[in-house]
Amino acid sequence: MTTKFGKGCHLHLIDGSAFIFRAYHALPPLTRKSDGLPIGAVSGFCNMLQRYVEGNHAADTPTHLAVIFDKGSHTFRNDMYDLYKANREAMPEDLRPQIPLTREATRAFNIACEEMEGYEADDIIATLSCQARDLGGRVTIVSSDKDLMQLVGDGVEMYDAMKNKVIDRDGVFEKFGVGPEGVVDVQALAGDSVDNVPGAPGIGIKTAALLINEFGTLEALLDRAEEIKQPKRRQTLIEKREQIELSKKLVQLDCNTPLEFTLDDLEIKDPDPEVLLGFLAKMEFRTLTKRIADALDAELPAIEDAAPVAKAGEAPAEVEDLPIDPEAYTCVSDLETLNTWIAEARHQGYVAVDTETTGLDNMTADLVGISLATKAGKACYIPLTHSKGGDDLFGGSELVAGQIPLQDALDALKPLLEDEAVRKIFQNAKYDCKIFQRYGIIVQGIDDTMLMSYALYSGLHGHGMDALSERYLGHNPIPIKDLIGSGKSMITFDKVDVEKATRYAAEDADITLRLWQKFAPQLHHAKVTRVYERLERPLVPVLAQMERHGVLVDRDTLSRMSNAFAQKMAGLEADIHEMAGESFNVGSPKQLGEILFDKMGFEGGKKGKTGAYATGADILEDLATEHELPARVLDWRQLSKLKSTYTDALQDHINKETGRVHTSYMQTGAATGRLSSTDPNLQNIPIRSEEGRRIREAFIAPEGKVLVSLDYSQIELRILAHVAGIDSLKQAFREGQDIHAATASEMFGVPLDQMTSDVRRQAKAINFGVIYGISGFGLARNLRIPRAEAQGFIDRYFERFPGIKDYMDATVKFAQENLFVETLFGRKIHTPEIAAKGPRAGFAKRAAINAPIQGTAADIIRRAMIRMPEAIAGQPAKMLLQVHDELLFEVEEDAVDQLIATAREVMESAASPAIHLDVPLIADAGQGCSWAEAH
DNA sequence: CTAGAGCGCTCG
DNA sequence: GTACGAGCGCTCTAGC
Repeated sequence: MTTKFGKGCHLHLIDGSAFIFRAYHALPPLTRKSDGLPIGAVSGFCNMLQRYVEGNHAADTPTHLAVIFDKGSHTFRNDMYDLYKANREAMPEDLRPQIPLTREATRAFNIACEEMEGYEADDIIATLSCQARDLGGRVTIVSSDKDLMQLVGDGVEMYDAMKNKVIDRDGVFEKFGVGPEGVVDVQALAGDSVDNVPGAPGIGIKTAALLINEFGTLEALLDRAEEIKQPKRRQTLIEKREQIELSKKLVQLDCNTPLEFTLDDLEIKDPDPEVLLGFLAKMEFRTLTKRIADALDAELPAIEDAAPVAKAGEAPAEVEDLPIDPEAYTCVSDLETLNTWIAEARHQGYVAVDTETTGLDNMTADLVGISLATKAGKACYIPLTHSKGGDDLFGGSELVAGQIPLQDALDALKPLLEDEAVRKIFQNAKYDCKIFQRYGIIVQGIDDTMLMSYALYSGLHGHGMDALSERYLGHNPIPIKDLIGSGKSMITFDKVDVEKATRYAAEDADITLRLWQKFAPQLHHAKVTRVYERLERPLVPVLAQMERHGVLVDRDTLSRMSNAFAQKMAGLEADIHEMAGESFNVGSPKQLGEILFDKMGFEGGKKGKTGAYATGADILEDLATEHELPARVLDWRQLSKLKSTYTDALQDHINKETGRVHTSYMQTGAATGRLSSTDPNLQNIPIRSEEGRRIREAFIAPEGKVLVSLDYSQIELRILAHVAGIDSLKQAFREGQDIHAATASEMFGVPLDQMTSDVRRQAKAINFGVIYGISGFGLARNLRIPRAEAQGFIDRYFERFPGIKDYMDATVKFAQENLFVETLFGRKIHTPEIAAKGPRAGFAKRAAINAPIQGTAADIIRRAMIRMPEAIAGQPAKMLLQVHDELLFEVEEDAVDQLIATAREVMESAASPAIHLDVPLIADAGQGCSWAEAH
């Protein structure tokens, strides 16, 4: 038999018993929730193992690793001396059942787990150490047991995991006063009361070391005992010679244990996530399971909440459905009371928090008050800056009495809000976190009921608090309208009566807490914990930061464009009126329809519920071949759109203080996992038309910086090629081919070098059509070809790529059976409409086909965004915007290349390690002074 | 006067 | 009756 183990290998041997006892004594007597089984030592043992394999230690990284256990209580030493270890205390009752579990734990980690009947763990360790050393390898013994110190020497060291210290020759010398080769002799003389090794009475370690150093070896000492000057010591050595020689045999470790395995069997192997997480979940180790699932990037297994008692920071398993009573809330008006609430939150490990402000724009809104909830029904409101009715016209407003000074309250709350160990529960955490950040508080340790609802129920309903409260708590919250009114007479929250505000604000915190108690256990059952914890929650601070940065927009550029558009529009309008023979509102589809179809007599039909003529671009384009008027209307509409939505409205969104535009990203807006952007929407800035594209010239970088854009190339088609398993498409992507041309070539048999732009255009339309859940009708309309011809294309496409058809059919079937579909990362998108009859079923089918593709792409860019801040930390660069498959950065001029390299790497590797794609992800980069140049 | 539906257009 | 996913400005109407 040949052995691979040799030079360059590094064997680590963990003393299992030492780990177990250390774990047992270090932790309180924990029990498994579901049945009360003691598991404290197992828990500690697993934690120590995990920390060790993570490499979180001072010793070198192992290539081979084993945990060595004792087996049975009778060993060959008992045959020599029946009192050996007779003084050992009996094992504690609650530790005994945990011993086999530590073996199971070791195997679950996929670490070699070794023991031998009749031998101590120390003998196995000794044997392995000798073997490894003889083969030229190195050994680290993970233990601080002094009995093992005799093994230290060339290539063999010990490692004290507790003190994170390596013990080498010097370390041994410190302990015994002799080198490792003298340890056995010293121990034989000094004896060991714990193991009941007799040794020489009256001689301790210090004396023993002195003697061994003087005589060299124990044998020499015993032979020349007569020479000892001290009479008592001389007598002992002579009289107790036999006992000392026995002691030496007892402490001498056996390097020739007949092992039934080889060093090669100890090679490090990765754990099987399913086995390991399964074991940890069985033990009900919540924190550790989560940590290891994170480390392995694996799905978190469900752990039943068996007992009603909650651990700190975890939701109670059983929620009391107390009625919601706004009169029961308290108003906190002094610091002492506030401190009792803070103490309760700390004691519990979680607290629901809500802020009240003067407006919805969190860049400018000021804090008015804060509400907290610690238990269902137990909530308070802390008014801070409520003021009397008078406004600034009368020389400023006066604060209402009975409020804690703002700064005092914030100083008291800051440590709580910034303590990661106390869970702060929000409904829409991004808003409140941004408010707090403006007051110098960086909230850590958040949960967000809105995001929980989104992870659980995306596609089923909205995730606003009112909807969630009604649906899951059967309670309609007090409408904000009742407090601040609406429309022109709307007031700001600081003018609201404090008692009314208390009922409203504390209720919001109470509801948030109750929703959290409902949702938290559901995440596990729905298997979306990982989606929530890895794709939703960590995105909150990233988006908050992007929104705070904002993007610089040049008002003058927009203003000049606006004027130019206005002039052109006026000219067009005059032309249109003249052609129509009367003056009318060109912006009114209703009036336009009447002019076109009633007065001018064009062919066309009524449409929709209102009975108005349809005058969409497609219809006007058809009419434009016959008459100038519809063509002019199309031009007018384009300019009108650009002016009203972009050059005009955008100016109103430029922040007075920053000169920048701060959009707001909605994380729960799109059912597929995409973000949406509002106030203003920066995800639909024109680019397709030359004229519209110029709007992007107004998005600029400040002096000395440039804008950098990176966008994923064809990410959805790549995902389709992967999920449907289309070899030819995957191959085309791997070779970096033009995918639409490749599709056309495959479909129509045209060689790539003879491809015409028209054939390619048709293939491109089909490719996109497939992603959208293709239909002959839709493709016909898009390509403006007869429906039968379009259907022919589709048929041929499915013939060439049968895997696509299979994927579509399988996805629809899955949706019909489960009423949801999933992305590759486990995001669930519910599709209840799939069960509907009639045309609605068609919509639902196409949506079901599209959702996993669009959603997987959305998940990938989310992962990139979550990793990005850390990846570019230290670079003079900021991530500003996300447009579904594009990220826009603002970077100092001389750092552009570095930023592109880093961001590209993050984006292109964003799918791994959670999933492996059969196609590469490619991000294209551009840069320039404006967004027009960068994209 | 205000809220909301409908239309049409912008983006990926 | 139809491509998938979004947001917003404008017009028009219903209803206070």
